[in-house]
Parts: sequence; C-alpha cells; structure tokens
Amino acid sequence: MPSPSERAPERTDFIRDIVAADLREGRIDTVVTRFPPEPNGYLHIGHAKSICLNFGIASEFGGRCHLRFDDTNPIKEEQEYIDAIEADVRWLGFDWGEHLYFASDYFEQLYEWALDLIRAGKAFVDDLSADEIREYRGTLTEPGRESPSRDRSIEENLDLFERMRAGEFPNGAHVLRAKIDMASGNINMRDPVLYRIVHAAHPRTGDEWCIYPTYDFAHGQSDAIESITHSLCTLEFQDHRPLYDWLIENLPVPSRPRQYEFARLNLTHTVLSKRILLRLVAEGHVRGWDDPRMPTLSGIRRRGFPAEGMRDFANMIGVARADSVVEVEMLEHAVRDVLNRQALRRFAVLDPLKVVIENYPEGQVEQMEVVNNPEDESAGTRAVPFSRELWIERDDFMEDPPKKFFRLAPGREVRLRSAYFVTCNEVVKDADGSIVELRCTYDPETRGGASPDGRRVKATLHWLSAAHAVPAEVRLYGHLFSSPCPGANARDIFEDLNPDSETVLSGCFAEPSLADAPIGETVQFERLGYFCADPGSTPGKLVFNRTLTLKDTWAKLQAQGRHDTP
RNA sequence: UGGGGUAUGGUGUAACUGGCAACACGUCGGAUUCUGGUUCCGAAGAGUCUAGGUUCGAGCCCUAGUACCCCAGCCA
Repeated sequence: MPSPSERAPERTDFIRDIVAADLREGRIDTVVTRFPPEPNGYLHIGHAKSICLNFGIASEFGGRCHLRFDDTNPIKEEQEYIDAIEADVRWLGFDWGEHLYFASDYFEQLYEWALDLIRAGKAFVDDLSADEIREYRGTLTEPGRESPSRDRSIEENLDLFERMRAGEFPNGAHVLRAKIDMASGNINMRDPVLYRIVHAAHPRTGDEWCIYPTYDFAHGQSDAIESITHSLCTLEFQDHRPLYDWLIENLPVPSRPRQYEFARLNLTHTVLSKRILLRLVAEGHVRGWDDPRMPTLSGIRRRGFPAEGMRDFANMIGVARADSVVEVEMLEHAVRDVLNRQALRRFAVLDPLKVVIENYPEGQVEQMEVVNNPEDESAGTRAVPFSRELWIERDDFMEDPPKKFFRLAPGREVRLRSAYFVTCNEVVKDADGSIVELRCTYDPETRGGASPDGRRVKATLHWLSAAHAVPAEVRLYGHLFSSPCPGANARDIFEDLNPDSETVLSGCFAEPSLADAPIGETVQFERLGYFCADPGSTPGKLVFNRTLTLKDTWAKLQAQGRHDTP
C-alpha cells in the first residue's frame, strides 16, 4: 500500500524549482544540501520541516544531504545535544551516510582564510569593547562610525590575530572584523565580527582553540568546503546573504554555494522557540525535553507520533517565503492517517464500570477472536478473554439518555465488540446514588458479535473481562498551550499554558495482550484513540501515553449541546 | 527617503510563459460501517491587500499606496 507521500503528485515549491532549473541548465551536476543544527538544544517540529526539505530535495534529485553541526559557540553547545540530534534525524527516517561534519572540523582552514583576509587588507583586529562596538555600529537609521583600529597595518593585524589564537588575551579584549562598510543600510555589513576570543572548552576540540569563528564566518565557508550547492535557511538570515556572498567572493573557497531562505514553521497551540522550550524544561512546566507534550522530536516520539506522519505533514504544508501559522489539526490529521493504516487495535477501558452478565455461566471463560486492524487484513486476529464480569467505559452508559445517545441504557441492547449482544436490565447504585454496576443479559446466538436474525443495534462497545484485565495508568495529553497563538498581544507566554495539558488516569484496565506492549509502538485503543507505552512503563506498572484521540463526532455533538442548552 | 522581505477561502499551499482561482486541513450535510473511527458522496466558504493603469482578457504586467514580518549579539 503506497503511503500518501508516495502517491501524492510531485511536490513543487520555489526551492525545488530553483534546484530543477540549476540542474537542467547545467549550473550544477549534483545537488548537495545540508542540515546544519547548532548542538545547543533539542530538535523540534520546526527543524523537522527543514530536515525533510533538505534530505527530501537531495533524494528527489539524486543528490546528497550532509548533517553538519554548526558548533562555533562552545559556551552553549554540548555533546548530549549532538547525540540527541543524530538520534532524532535518524528517527525521522533520514540517513546522511558518511557525510557527518562539524564546523569545528574546519577551524584550521577557517583560521587560514582569516589570515588571507587580513593580508588582503579586508579584515582587522579591533580593540573596541563589545559595548563600544555597539555604539560605533550606529542604529537602524543612522550609519555607524569606523573603529579607530580599522587602519592598523597588515603586519600588526597579523601579529595580533596570531596572539589572539595563542591565548595572550582575555575574552573580549580583541575581535577580528571584516572591513566592509560602516555606512551600509544592512547592519550585517558594518564591519561584522568574524572571530571572538572565548576561553572555553569545546565539546569536540577541547582546549585547542580560544578563538572561535562567528556564524557568519563559519557557515558559508563550511558550505563551500562541502560543495553544498543550495544552502537553505530561514528568513531571518536574508540580511546575512550579502555577507555570505561577500565572504565567498573574497576568499579562495573551493566551491560557490548559494543561500536561499524560506519561512520557518509556526504551529497553533505550540511554541517552536528553543529559548522557550528550554525554559519549559528548566522551570519544570513539563517532565523534560521528551515530555509527550513537547513539540520536540523526542517529545512527539514518546507521545507516539510516527515519523512517517511527521514527514507527510512536512510535505503537506509546503515551503514558501510568507510568514504563516499552520493549524496543528493538520499535523494531527497526518498522524491519524498513518496510525489508522498501521496501528494494531486493542481494548482498554479508561473509566471502568462493572457489568455482570447474569445469564452467563459463572466461571466460564471464552476466547473471543478479535481483528487486529480492519484496515490491514495481514495484521490478523488475536484472542481476548470474555467472562461473566466485565468492564465497560462509564461514558458508554447513560441512565437517562438524550435522543442522540445510542450506547447502553436501561432496557437497551448493544453489541460488545466481537463478543455478544447484551441488554441492560438493572442499574445498581451505592448509597450516594452513583452507579456502581450494571446487570445485563446476553444473547448466546450473537457470539462473535453477529446477529443471525438480522437484528440491529445502534452501538458497539469495547469491553474487558474483569478477571483478566491488567491494570494500567493512562496519561491523556492535550495541547500544551490553550491559546492558538501563545504569547500573542504581548501576553506572557507562560500564562497561555494549558493547565489541563496532562491528565493522569489511574485505575484503568487494558486487555492481557497489552501487558508486554513494546515501548514506542503506537496502538489504537478501540473507540478511544491512539496510545503507546511510555518508556517508563514496566510489566508490573503499565503506563500509556495518549498520542491522539480518534475523531469524535459524539463529543462534538455533546459540546454543541452544551451551548444549545444554557 | 535606514536595509531586507511578504500579502490568494477560517488555515496551509497551488495556478506552466497573462486564459474558467485548484488541492489539502478544518467546517457543515448525507451514505456505508461490528470503532459515533475509517471509507464514500455532497455543500458552504476567496474573486487574489487597496486604488488606478495596460490588455480582448490580470492573482500574474505597470504606477502609487497600505498592512505585516526580520535586522542595531563578540548567538545561530
């Protein structure tokens, strides 16, 4: 069965158009892209869009895509992030082969190129402090002023820069700057900083360096070294493109990469900002980077989202240059679409209500054959034990049902899925008047859920044999933010956190086959939604995370009814 | 008169080189269904930021506006 992405027509967007034209007109032989994360945090859904774009283009056009860590700032970067990022990209389904690179691999070459720039009189060592540089830079509407250090001799610049590398100066004492144009309307061209002194250990190069190139001095040159043809980044780097090009043109680099920018992804009810995600974790609003509510790849993986759904979503939303906010419903649709096709069906009861089948022999147990996935016959069937005492969902019974409720009610007959038709005869209540048990009878002729006489029922319920059901904890997840646009209108983004984003249910039951449910495999609890065992789940204490609910027309009706009857 | 971008249904995208504004999500109906799921059928919803202009014909070309986004890290 082809996936939607395979049967979808060839996707086109402005970047693919450019790549196709470059190939067609012979400007390049092979397309080479790269995904360039900084290892200072975890990857999120926004990164997934970029990963799918870069790796997707490479595979569609028969090229290759590199994974390159942009590790030029040792203060923020850690090996932990490098490992997590690699795992996330692999999980998403992409393979960089042997093309794993680090900007730090190029530090020596970058240093040589900096020397070249100095020798060409196009870079200088500045003595100004960070504050002074800011002052000299001017403002958005006023030009900047040239640094007093700008006219230093090439020899002195060379000497100073070498001594910067040698560790003779403390952090901030000097900086290497390009000599471009302090009056440029583009602030990035006002003698941008190329190197700064940072006495800090780097996760890869350790103490080898105490000067580090800035993003601007590292990125384009790294692209050139790797023969990247199309360097794709987000819109906020548009203003850097003139500098990217200036460096490429003024340095003896081995290839001529081109930068193209696209709009980053925004999702409703979600925040895709490393800074905010870091705070959510640090301030304990969530269980960690991989909390099932987090939009991180590790979070959605723990939540049970299949990678294929994530990829389908990336294809659905397209790539453009206009700022936009995609509704999460589209992501949820992509996930449900994959899960509907692939997830095995299982029985679980979240809010159990006891049902006793009065005419069912005491002590008898039957193994009912239940289909694993109606969308995939090859998934086969399984046996689920049936007996006299059962659990059903409390929501599936109403003592005084409204007209549109067609589940179980006094005197009404429904089907227990793949088992029998049952009729409710009596409602047993406790002293407080709350329902504790239903007394029902079953029709032996309807075994397997069939109706030999053609009798029809309006509802089919899931159920569990009370004696065989295994206890479980189930965590229900909703949107992390209740507002579709968290932090909009200058609101504090944390005020928009949804207080009900996680509901932990204890006292749930699952069918016996779920006792050893593999971690990370998402199944459908019939009629309820998609769920997967949490990594913290053990056979002794089962914990399931709800990936998504099923679409629920009844819940929608109820919600509408609430408005209709004030 | 800083610089750089972007405007198409509620949302995201599409419309080859000027030729009936299309697809998906969502919404609303209906059919099917041993999941109020899935599937199927149908509908509503934009006349393309505004105002002019060119043209037989403009989302696309021209002119003038408007709105929104990004930039003043030794972050990326």
